[in-house]
Amino acid sequence: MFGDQGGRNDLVRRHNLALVLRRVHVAPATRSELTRVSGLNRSTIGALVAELADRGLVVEDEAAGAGQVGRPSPLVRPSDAPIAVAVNPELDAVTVATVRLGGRVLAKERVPLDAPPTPEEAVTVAVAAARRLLARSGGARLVGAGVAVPGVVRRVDGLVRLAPHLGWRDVPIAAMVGEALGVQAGAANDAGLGAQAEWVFGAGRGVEDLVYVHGGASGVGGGIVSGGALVGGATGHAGELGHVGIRRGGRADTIGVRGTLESEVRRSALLEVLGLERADPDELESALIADRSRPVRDEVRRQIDALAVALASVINLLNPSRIVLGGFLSALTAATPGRLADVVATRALPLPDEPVDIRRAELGSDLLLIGAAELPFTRLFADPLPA
Amino acid sequence: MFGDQGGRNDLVRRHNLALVLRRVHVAPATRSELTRVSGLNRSTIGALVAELADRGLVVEDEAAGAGQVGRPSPLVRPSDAPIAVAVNPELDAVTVATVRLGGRVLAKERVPLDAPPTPEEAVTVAVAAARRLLARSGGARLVGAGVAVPGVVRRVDGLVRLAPHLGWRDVPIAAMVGEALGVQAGAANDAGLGAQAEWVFGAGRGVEDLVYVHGGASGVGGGIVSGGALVGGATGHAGELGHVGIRRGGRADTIGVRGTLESEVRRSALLEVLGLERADPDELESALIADRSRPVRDEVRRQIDALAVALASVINLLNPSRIVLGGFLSALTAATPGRLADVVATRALPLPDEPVDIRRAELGSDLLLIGAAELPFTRLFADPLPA
DNA sequence: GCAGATTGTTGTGGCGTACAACATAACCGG
DNA sequence: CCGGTTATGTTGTACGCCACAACAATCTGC
Repeated sequence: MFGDQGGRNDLVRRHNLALVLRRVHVAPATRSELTRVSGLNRSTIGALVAELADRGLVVEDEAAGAGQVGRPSPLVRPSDAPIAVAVNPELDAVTVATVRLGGRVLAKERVPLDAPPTPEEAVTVAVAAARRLLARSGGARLVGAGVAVPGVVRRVDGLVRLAPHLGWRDVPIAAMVGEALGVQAGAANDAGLGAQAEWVFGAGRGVEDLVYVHGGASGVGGGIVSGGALVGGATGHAGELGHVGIRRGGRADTIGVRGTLESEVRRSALLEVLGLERADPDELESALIADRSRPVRDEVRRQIDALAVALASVINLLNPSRIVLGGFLSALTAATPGRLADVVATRALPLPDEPVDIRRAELGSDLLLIGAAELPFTRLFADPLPA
Repeated sequence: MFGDQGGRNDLVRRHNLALVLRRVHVAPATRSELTRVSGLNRSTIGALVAELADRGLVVEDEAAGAGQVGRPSPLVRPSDAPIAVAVNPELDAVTVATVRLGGRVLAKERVPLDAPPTPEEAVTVAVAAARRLLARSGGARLVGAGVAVPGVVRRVDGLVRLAPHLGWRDVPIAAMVGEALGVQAGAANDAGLGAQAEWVFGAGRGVEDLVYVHGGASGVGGGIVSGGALVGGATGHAGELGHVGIRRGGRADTIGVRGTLESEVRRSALLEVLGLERADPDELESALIADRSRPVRDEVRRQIDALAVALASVINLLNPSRIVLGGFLSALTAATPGRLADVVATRALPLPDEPVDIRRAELGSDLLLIGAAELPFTRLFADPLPA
């Protein structure tokens, strides 16, 4: 918590405030629950909640005690006032949303584009949309912004190192958005933020060691949570699961490397054998389940086996307790249930008592926006009472 | 630091004591240096050091100030009194050492064996050797024991899940050693402990995101440090780099999986092409450099390329700032300098400004013993003043 | 030997949590 | 409907820990 800095007394206060606020952010809790999980004294929790309520970060519902003996404990929920702007630039659109604490998307706007946006265009479009959304949210307090970028992003300062599909290179997108909106902004890889969202609110809730793998139209990415913290790496772009090697030779992937997960497991290859032009996630899944022809089954098997090889490497390397599959990977595995786990089992360390729990993602299309909003919220938790 | 527990005021004390003790453990430092790096007040550092000295954990040398203006600051060094027992059972021997704070090996004893030891034999031999070593170290205070096991170990309780070469399965080795010696004991995978040793005292000093890869006679293992903490995984056996997949088909490795790093990169294959029966690390390295015949060069190239594919996967996954190669991997890369980095570069994300620093390990044959001793020492740091 | 600089030492004050005693508000059984 | 039981919020005091300021100690450089 204190890093390698010496701890002062007031840091304890900050830490405990953050603890309470983060816990309430994940799910509302009664004061007595907060007392239990924190191990702090009732009176301390009372003071902490009072201070957070004072700053408009949490509210207390008198409602609560259902059938419990004893004095009922008020339910502490995140306030509706603090609000974050989430931005997700893509090839054909820029999506913007306002998100409240608790990962609640308040309003969302998708602005279609004819061509991939330049950084300046993306910022202009995003800021205009954000202002429209904010105008409709009376009484909200903007605490920051977060950008989910399909590319490699340096987390410390939100610099887009490389976004091949957008054609961006070394773009300080966080600084640009932050300046335009007049707030602090952060940016990170989209799949990494998806990992964070699934970890906090989705299929990875409560898990300390998690790997999230996202299959998108343009490639495969992911995020790693280890020991209850998102793994950033030296410069913040850990989690590029798409470029894990699984074979010699083979196709080249989006960065020109042969035989990687992303070169073998491709949404477009699935659409091709299915004879589809385009499909949303649900359509793709039903099509894969409905079409039992030989070419489709062969392609699905090939892709599942390739995914299994990569996941086995990741499991042996990181020993996660859960793996969450998002994007089209979810549909892919639904088409042939069980096969993925079976192939993984033949390649992972043979410890049958401790199998990895492989699950489908739970959050839907708001995934990236919720994840992007976590960037400013995380900063808020680090220092809940600025000034 | 406080996990998800609420922080109390006295935990600040524990944290700061641990901070000072750990810093001094890594390298002696003057009080003023401690003040600077911790950000704490001079008076606070004074109190902390005094308390640690009181408990016999550190000593203050009056010597210090060379050529500095101002009052000289006493040098704080780890005391010689606290001592840890390190145990490393192998196929043909059990090695035991007494280790002092600062990673200083005080005495070492290698007991050769005719056959791989059963757990009971290993404990008997280790404890007898430990008692001999301790008898020679007057005035020392035994603070705990650590066991480095060539196999998969659950870190929380030091249970050996699987050690194929020793033929062990589900052996509570830490509990056995701890009971026999009458102290707390821990156990972990040998390569993981090697990683920790290199991180604290060797080629990974000061780095926050590190991957250590160890090539041993019986396979390839490793350890991961992310964000300044050793990555344990859900059950503590993360870091099995040997079983990262790199190709289809191929040989089976020690756990029967085909096409993994460990199935391609093998010490025995190098010895074979060199026509050697056995060789210590230095001999192997000189032989590889001296023998420029076609079969040797081809085998070295094959192995380096295989290693590069695995490392590229790891780099894309974890974005470390440094990779440390130990065991015979160090000799392997010395034979053809540059090639490893070149092949890695073709397969890793193209971010030329932030290349990974690939280095050879610095610690020699004491590596595993120093790492094993870190297990009890780490526990000591977590609570420097028990009772 | 003196000025300047740096660091150890000591005493006071502020901050944050624990603890205990008391107050409050539900459920429960008659 | 009412007192007993139970769990929780509230309040005032105590304790631990660190920051700060003033003073003491010890080195360098001239």
